[in-house]
Amino acid sequence: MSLGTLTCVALGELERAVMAQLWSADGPLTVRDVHDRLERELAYTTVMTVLGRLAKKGLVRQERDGKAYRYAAASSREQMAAEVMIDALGDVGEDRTAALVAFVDRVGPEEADALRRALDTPPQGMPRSPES
Amino acid sequence: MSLGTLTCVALGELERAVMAQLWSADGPLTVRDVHDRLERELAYTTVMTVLGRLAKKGLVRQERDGKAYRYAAASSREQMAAEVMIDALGDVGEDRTAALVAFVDRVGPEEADALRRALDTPPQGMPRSPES
DNA sequence: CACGTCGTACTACCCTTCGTCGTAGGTACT
DNA sequence: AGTACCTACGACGAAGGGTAGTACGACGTG
Repeated sequence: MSLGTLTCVALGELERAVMAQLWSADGPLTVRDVHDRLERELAYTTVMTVLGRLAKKGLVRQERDGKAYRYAAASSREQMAAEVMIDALGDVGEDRTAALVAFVDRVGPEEADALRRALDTPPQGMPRSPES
Repeated sequence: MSLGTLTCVALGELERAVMAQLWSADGPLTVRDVHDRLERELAYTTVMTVLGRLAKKGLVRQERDGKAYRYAAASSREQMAAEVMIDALGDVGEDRTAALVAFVDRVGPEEADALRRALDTPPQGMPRSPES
């Protein structure tokens, strides 16, 4: 639903920063982890609140770890970006072609290349084949 | 920064509805036009306020027409969608490839086709005036 | 000319979301 | 007991969006 669009994109500054930390981390982080990684001078509870809000929005998964929680992004940054793109495309309604033309028109050459490759590789299924 | 994303996507319900009317109209609309086309029971001034806010955000162009104003979307729905997609892609940072893969992975077959075609017809910069 | 009509400008109010904390109340180790 | 760390919950101010009222200027008509 396009509500997802808002829910996903309309994040505040701090929320984005937190997501960034979660994405750049190896594994799930505790509140303290996130708090420490953010360079800003924030109260511990501020970070907790934000993580809680992100969890409530479904952008972050909360898993118990002893007495504390650990938080991890619900989906990868790329996945989320793709979702936003899909939603934006969906909002157009009828003629997505024009939107796609405008899109590839603005995308850089590298991205255009990546797009071609992506379009060539058959249906989904993570590109596993190591041999060419 | 990609604040543009927010500015474009984080529109309210009514704001979207108004944009939809402007996009689906043949030419610039007056406040009354928009008000009448929206089926909702809204005060005239409500529509005016929203149009004003959209204008302030640069999403809508305001042009005088006698004593009244006429409003038109600043750019096409497709342009805007493309912009949102570009922004989303930009937010990914490093490896846009993965995001693009995820994107084409979810896009329907028709869109994939449209994408291929768009990628084939190259350069095609911004639509220029016939002369110049 | 006074009057109602239509349009704009400005202000206001309420509700949500987000940034930011404070406080209260657990659990655990020393 | 004291200290350290954690969570739950509530709060508050700023900003954005939905909604509208009021005030004021231009216009056509009796």
